[in-house]
Amino acid sequence: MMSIGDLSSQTGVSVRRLRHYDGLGLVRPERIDPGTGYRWYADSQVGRVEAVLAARELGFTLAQCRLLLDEQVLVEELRELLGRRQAVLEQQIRQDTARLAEVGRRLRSLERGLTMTNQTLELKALPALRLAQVSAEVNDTSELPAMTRRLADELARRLATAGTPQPGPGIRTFYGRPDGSKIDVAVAVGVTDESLLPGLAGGGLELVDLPAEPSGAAVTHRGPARDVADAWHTIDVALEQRGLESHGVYRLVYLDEADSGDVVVELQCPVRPLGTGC
Amino acid sequence: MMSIGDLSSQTGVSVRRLRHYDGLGLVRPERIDPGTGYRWYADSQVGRVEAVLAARELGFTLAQCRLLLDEQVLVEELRELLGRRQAVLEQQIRQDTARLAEVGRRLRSLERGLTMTNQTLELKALPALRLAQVSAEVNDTSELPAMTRRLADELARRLATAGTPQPGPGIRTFYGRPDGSKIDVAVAVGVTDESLLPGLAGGGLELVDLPAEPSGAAVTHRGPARDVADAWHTIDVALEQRGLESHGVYRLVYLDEADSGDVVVELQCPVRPLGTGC
DNA sequence: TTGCTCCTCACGTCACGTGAGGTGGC
DNA sequence: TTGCTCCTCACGTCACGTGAGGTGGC
Repeated sequence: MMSIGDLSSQTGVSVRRLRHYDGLGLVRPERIDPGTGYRWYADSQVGRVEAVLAARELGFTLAQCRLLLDEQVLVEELRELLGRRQAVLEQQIRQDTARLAEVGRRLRSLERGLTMTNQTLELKALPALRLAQVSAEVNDTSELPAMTRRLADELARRLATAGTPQPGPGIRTFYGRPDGSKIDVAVAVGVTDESLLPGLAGGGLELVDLPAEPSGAAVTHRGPARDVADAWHTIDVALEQRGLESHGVYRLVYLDEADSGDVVVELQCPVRPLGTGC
Repeated sequence: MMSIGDLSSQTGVSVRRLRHYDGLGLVRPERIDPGTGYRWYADSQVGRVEAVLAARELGFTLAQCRLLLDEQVLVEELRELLGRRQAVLEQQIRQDTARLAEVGRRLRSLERGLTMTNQTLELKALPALRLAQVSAEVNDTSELPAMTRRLADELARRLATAGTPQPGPGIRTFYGRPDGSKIDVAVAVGVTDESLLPGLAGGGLELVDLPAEPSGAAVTHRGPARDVADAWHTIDVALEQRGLESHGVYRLVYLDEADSGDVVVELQCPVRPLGTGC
C-alpha cells in the first residue's frame, strides 16, 4: 500500500492529477480511509498509471483512455477508435505543416525586407502626381489588405466602364490621419495624358493632385505581392537608424508586375527629422 | 454600417464569436447604440475580421492576434513571435508523427493478430506443467504489462541467486478470479529436470503444479513482444465464432526469442462451450 | 399578435495548476 | 509548537457553443 504522494513520486504524475484521475474513475485507490479520506494505492497501480500515460501519449482523451483500459472496447471498437485517431492525426499534421510553411515564409520575407530596405533605401524628393482613383477609409492597418483588394476591383470596373486604356502606372496611397482615428486609402492610376481626364471623371473616378514632397524616402521592393505589406514596417526601422521619421501620404507605385505574381514596387513616403512633428 | 448579423454572414464568423472578439477588444464595433446596445460595424471591418482569421490560421492565440493586428509589435518582436510559433509547430509535428506511427503500428498489429489467430487457432488438450515462479496480483489487465515486467526482472534475479541454469521454457500464467476482483499473474520457468527443484525453492521461487486441461485452445504468435497483449483479445473473438469461451488459467509459453525483439509464443487457455460456466 | 434580430448573463467544455483553508501524526 | 502530508472546495485557463430570458421594430 502506498500513499498518493508515493504513487506520485513513483510515476512522476502530480498529486493533483492523480486526484483528478480518481475523480474520473480512471485510477481508483484500492482503499480510502473512511476516517481521514486518505487514498491508499496498491503497488500494482503504478502499472495502471503508466498505462494511462501511454494511452494519453497517443493523444486519446481521458474518457477514451478509460474505455481502453477498462476493456470496455471490443476489437471492432478498438479498430474504430484507432482509425479515427489516425485520421485526426493525419489532418493535424497536414494543417501544422501548412502553417509551418507559412510562418517560415513570413520570417524569410521579413529578413529579406530588412536587408533589402537597408540596401536600397534612397532619400529623394517625391514628384507631384495627378491621380484618378477610388478611395475609402479604414480604421487601422489590419483592414488595409482587404480594402485595397476591394478598391482595386472597383477601379478596374470603373476603368472598364470609362473605356480608357491604362493611363499610367498603378499607384496606391495611404494617409494615416494625425489623430490616429482613420487611414484614408486610395487605389489609383497615374494620369500622364491629360486628354483622358474627362473620360475618367465620367467613369466615376476621383481626380486628385498629390503635391510634390521636397524630402522623401523610397525603397524598391521585388517579390510576392503579399510581402509588400511587411515592407512598410522595415522602412520605419531603416529611417529611425538615420534619425528620420515618416509622415503624411504614403505612396506605393507599381513599376512592374510579372505573371508569377511577383511585383516590383516602389514604396515612398515623406520624411522629416525625428521629433519635429506636432 | 452593418449589423452584427450582416458582418457574420459576410465573414462566416458566428455572431457569438463576433461578440467574443468585441469582448476581447479584437474587433470593436464602430458604434454601439446607447439605447439598444446594438453593435454597428463599418464595412471595412470585414477586412479586420479576415485579418484575425488569417492570424488564427497560423495558430496564434487571440491575444497574440490582437498584438499582431494592432501593430503593437516591432519588427524584432514579430520575428520573436514567428520564431516561437515555428518551434512550437515543429515540435507538434514531430510529436504527432510519432503518435501516428504508433497508432498505425497498433492497427496493423490488430489486423495481423486477427488473421493470424483465425489461421492458427488450434483446439487441443493442454499439458500439465511443473513451474517455478514468482507471482503477484493486479486489479485489471491494464496493470499486467508493468507487473509482468517487474516479475520477469524478479525471476531473473532469483534464478541468478539460485545459480541454476535455465531449467525450461519461459512461461507466464494469468488467472482472472471468477468474481472479477483480481487477476493472479505469475512469471515462471517450466521445470523439466526434477533435480533442480531444491535449488529453485531455495532461491525463493514458488513451485507450482498446473494441472492438465483436457479441452483447450492454442494460438502461436510471432512478432514484437509488445503485440502479444493484443493477441489475447483476438483469441476470444475466434473462440466465440466457434461457440466457445475461455476460462480458468491462461498460459503464455515462450517458444523462441530472437535478438530483434521478436518472439514466438503460444497463447493457451482452457475452453468450454458458451454458456456452460457458472 | 407573430417572427426576426438583437441584447446580456451564465454554464459547459478539457485536463489539469494553483491557491485557500483545514486536519492528523511526528 | 513547528513541519509535513494529506484532504476538499473552487477559481482560472482558451475559444467559443448553447441555451435562458428579455427587448424593439415590422
